Amino acid sequence: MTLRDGVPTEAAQRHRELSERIDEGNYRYYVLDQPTLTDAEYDRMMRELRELEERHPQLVTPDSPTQKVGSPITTDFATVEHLERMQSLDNAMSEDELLAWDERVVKEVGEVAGYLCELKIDGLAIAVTYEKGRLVRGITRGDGRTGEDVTNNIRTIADIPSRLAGEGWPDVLEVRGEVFLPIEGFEQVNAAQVEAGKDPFANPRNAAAGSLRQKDPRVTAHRPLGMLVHGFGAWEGGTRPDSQSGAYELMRGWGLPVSDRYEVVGGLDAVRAYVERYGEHRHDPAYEIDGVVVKVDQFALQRRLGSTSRAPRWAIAWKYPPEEVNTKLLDIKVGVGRTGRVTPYGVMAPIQVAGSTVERATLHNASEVRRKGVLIGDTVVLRKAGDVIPEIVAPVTALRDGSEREFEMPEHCPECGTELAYEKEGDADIRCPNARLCPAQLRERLYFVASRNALDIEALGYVGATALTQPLEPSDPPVKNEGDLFHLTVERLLPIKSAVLDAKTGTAKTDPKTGEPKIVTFFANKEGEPKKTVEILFEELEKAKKQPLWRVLVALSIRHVGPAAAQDLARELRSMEAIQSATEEELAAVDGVGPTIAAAIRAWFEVDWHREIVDKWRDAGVRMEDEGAAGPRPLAGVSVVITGSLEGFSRDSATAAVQNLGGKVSGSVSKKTGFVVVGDNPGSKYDKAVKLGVPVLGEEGFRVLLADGPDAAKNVTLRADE
DNA sequence: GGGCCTCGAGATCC
DNA sequence: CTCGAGGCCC
Repeated sequence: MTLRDGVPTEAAQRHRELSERIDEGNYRYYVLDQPTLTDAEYDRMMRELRELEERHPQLVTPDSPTQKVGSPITTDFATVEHLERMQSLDNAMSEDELLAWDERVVKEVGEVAGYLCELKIDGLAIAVTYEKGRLVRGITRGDGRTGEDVTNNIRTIADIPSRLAGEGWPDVLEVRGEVFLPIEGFEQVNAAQVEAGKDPFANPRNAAAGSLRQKDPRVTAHRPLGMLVHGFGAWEGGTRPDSQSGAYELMRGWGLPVSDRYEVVGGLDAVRAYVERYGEHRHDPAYEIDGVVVKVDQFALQRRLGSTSRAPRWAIAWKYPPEEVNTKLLDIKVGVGRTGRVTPYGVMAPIQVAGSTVERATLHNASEVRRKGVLIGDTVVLRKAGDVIPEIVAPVTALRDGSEREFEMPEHCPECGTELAYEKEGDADIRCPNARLCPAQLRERLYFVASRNALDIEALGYVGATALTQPLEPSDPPVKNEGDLFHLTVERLLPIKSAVLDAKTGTAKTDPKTGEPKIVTFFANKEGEPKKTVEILFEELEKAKKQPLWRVLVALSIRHVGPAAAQDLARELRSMEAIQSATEEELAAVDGVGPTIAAAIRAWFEVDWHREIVDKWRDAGVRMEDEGAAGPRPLAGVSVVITGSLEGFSRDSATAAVQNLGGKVSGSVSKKTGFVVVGDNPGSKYDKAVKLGVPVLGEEGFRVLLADGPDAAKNVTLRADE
């Protein structure tokens, strides 16, 4: 008898088998309302499982069915990492932009034989992972790197098989697709909502999003959600197809839902025809679409085109022109952002457009207001750009009656009264220069520190940031700037009183009876004890201290330093210390960092109270260097150009590999280039390397470069005649 | 920017 | 049960 942890393997195997069948039975019973086991069968299996566990207590794990009987199946929304990054798509809003995309593609890889056109469904992107053909996880898109685990809700979607059919599927397959509610299903669900005395949903997309975020999968199961595949992430094992359409057909064969409306066409004209056809027949599909996605079909070409920090270069989303409506511009107000920028925004009579009610829209800056020529009191044309962000297009001048008035940019900060100023001649944005003390900037910066793009501190939102930086009581705020965030104590939090803010407008609410402003103790309950949020806040702060350096950098609100630049800086310089002490030239030498960013960083560190923020965070234990900060950098000062497609690397992973060793990846070959790495289908860069006498590496040589450094790599270069 | 869900806290009902 | 706050989707 074979033993594992003292348990016979047959027993362990039987235990696994029973657990699986019981879990499946529970799921069908509780969630799908379609029991497949009789009560007797269920009881018998449960009894056998208990007996097994009595004999072998090692088998009792928290996820054993014996441990969770009676507890309903729920979705826990845990944050999990995607196997591969989920990128978004660049948009083309006009013929010109579509043409420009095509030209760039052709310039990089030559004429493209196949463009895959598909409908862009207005739903939510998800990643569904199959291991050995079994559905193991469903994750929302999230920020592209991590998303929320919605597996139990995904399992209720009829289109999504729990096991792959056929054979030949990879060991691990991460299917990407769009979850949506078909129009008919939407109407059905809304009828049911109204029947049940609940408000109907505003539009199918939001209804689908809400359905996926149900804690109880039984609710999700009653929403007729659909799904259509639009790609894949991880693909481990099995035979990899060589094109997008090839992948689709394989996946279709495995029982995955693939649209039959996609087409591979031969050139830009045919792409235009596809776009036009569905523009005219937009309502033919059973679901809402907001555009067309065009992809370079061949994977070899996709790899050569690579991606920018946010989107692949081998795909583009054509967006159909947005719906436009008229409404009244009631007022133009201004807000102050985290960098002091003063932004005018329009307040309009609420109006339905593209599935939601709109009453506010940013106007960006004073010259934008002038350029559009809108007056307060105008009837304006409104649309949602990309069907998301409301945009005032233009005034309807014919409807003016003379009562309209021009908007005037305030001369003083609406929150701190400081005189506003342009930083440089010709700036579009006017700013409040009082960065250190302006309450609006403090609040906005603190809110930003906690945001998903920066340190991602859950439990600290807009209202919390307001309460910490400008409480009604005490007069001495616990957070005078973001430096204080990690030195908070419960004692400082308890006395805080803050106004209740309207979620929509951010203005203080008043008690409808007395007319007095509503005031609450934000962190203490009635008894004066800490609310649950306090505990969560401190846990989140501890987590935030462990965030990677680039997130800390982003959180500092240095002008021009967003996630992309911060990651470049962190990768190359690896510690706050190094970034702080680098000269402007050294900063500008970082791949992805130009003179503007370099100057902004230097200027930021010149300011005493800025450096104090960093010091305070460091004292509190916030991470100030990335792992491997002291690691070897054998490629420091070496610039590498990668061309053609490599077998074992994606464009991104090859780039990351070079950068992690301190090297620089550049797009064009020059005399200063250290190495040119060529894969299959190398372009003109290979010829240029030969002409300039730059060492050329094949994939094997590239591996030598990464493993053994530049000197070793020089011995394995390809000769020009190879 | 707006719509949705969840959760905690407090009010309200019985 | 209702409301406020936060998070997440596009």
